[in-house]
Amino acid sequence: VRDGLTKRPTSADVAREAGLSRSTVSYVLNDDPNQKIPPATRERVLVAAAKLGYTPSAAARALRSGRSDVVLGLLPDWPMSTPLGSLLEHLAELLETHGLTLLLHPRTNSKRPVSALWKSITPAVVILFEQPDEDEKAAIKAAGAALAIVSLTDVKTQGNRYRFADESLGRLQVEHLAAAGHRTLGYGYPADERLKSFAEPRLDGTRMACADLELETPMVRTVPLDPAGAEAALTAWMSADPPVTAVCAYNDEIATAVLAAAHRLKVEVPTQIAVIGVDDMPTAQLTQPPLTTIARNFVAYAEVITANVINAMNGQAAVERWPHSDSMTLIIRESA
Amino acid sequence: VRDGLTKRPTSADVAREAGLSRSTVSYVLNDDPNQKIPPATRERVLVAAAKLGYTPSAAARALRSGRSDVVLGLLPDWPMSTPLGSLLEHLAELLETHGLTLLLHPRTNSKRPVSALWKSITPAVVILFEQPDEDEKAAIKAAGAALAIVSLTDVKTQGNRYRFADESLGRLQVEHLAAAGHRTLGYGYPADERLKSFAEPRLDGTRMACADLELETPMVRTVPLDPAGAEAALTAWMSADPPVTAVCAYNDEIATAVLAAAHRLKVEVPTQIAVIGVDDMPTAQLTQPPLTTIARNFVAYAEVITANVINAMNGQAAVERWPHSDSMTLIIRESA
DNA sequence: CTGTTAGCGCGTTCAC
DNA sequence: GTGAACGCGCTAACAG
Repeated sequence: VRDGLTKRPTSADVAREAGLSRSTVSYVLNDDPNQKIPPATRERVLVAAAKLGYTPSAAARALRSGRSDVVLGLLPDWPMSTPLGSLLEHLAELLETHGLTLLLHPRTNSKRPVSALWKSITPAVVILFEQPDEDEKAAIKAAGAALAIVSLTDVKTQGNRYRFADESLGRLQVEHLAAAGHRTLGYGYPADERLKSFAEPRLDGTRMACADLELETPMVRTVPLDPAGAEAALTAWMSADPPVTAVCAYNDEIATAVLAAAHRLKVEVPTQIAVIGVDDMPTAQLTQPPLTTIARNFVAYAEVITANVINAMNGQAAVERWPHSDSMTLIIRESA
Repeated sequence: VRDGLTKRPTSADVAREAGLSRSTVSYVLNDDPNQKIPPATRERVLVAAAKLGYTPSAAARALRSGRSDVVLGLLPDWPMSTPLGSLLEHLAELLETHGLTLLLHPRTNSKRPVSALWKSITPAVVILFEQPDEDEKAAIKAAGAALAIVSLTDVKTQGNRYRFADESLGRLQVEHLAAAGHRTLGYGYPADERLKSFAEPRLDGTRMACADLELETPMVRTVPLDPAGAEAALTAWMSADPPVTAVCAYNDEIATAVLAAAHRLKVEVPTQIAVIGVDDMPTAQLTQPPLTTIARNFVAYAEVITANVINAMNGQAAVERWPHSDSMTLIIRESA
């Protein structure tokens, strides 16, 4: 199977085959409205193109127009997850609606600068999911691409950037627990360094909600995803004065760790300690008791990113609105 | 912030700035070994390029060479997961070693043909993770890209394609359980249709291992990720004659569901029923008892895919060897 | 009206 | 060290 060696037909080949000029071929194939090509000629071109299996060269087209319809998404060093995958899928679909193609590049750990990428592709827009350093910014600008910085978290910087209020997640958690009568809260912080940029705004959200509701600020403990570490965190919460009665977990994994620790330490859930997570991951309903958690509507997220990409292409600033609690769903499960 | 409007410098700009010809600029920037450029001239070029922030245009380069260094990975409609993300990350890193750039396109559900992609990009190689239909194959060939079909599962077809033996996962599970004295096994099959192409070879692996060890073929039950459904599966296993004493789960999620069902039905693990999963997902050590599972070495997987991509580029057939049990690690956790 | 010629865009490379 | 041509598709200006 040696597909690599067959040379692909060019528009000149099609022209020759049809006995016409390259211009005519181009006009027909692009349905140029400024030209009137008689149906007979038109047909000749189409037949020839089909016969040769002609596909226009992306390289030549991009070279001529100076602009490709590629949106390049640079994936940061985040652990991949089902929700993130779902977001990217929706995003690809939405961008396609606008005639744009989403291509993702997994961030490698190599020290080679990202700019190596611009040698390979001329994207119309680059989506960065994190704050870039100045070098990176310069490289993108040099490549002529519009820059869209999409922060999925809530960094407090300004610019052509879009903010997703992870704070709202923390707020929702606190509001739910407070409504259930809890007054002393804990926060289960992830041990994975890479999650810091998500964890901070969520934690901030719980702090602000606590302030609004006149509760003590939550007692933060890092919860490793191993039994011993989680037990230590739980012990700290239970032995505080007054003891913590409910924990906002960074996500469902952390929440699962807290539940496991509770089980081993014979702490009753939710009577002695309540737990709420984020993500509604597949196994969330399989814990003892089933996990109360918050699911997000990633279609809404994708819509905002798309709007931002379009704006960036037109040299406009980032859009103002962003998904809030209205795109998040609290999922309350009955304790078994 | 209107970055989109600044026009990027070309090699002609650099030549003008340095007071030299475009040829010289090209020779210097590419370190052409067939040319002898005096250090002084060389320096002039480099300074000018740096001053203008010159980056060569990918489009022009691709147009000229007829080859881009992009490897396009078409992601099928799989649920994204941490292990899959890890594989893709390793793959990107390895391909970069060979001067290739991995770009991923999330498969959208739109009926628009994949060929729309060729308008945006001319990849050197396309990685398909599934068997393509004939139209798709033709489109890729027409675009001049080499075709590498990488099956992460174990479809029984021949061609320029690489097979990953998911069968080995099933085999390892059975061998472990048999070594622990189990004679009657069950298989926990996923409810998600998209996982079928992974589940089938794994199940086949357990069947073959059972045959080799002269055990009954495993009793297959679909295990939904909800408590009730999982309980039904477990009940079926327990009430079989003779009763199933150990379950090979498709992955750790399924295994977790079985454990949860066991807990609710007061079935003791692992004495009454043993469970083994696949993936070593983060929460695997948080179940009651901690999950025995199989972790995979995705670097080994990435290496094979890379070798295959290189081969496809050179018009050669797929490589023969593939990761087996030697790239899989059995993780046995003590029952609490 | 119909269809052609000519030249652009950008980096690479041969021949002088 | 340079001029010129090439690879491929698009399109303004022009000729039949």
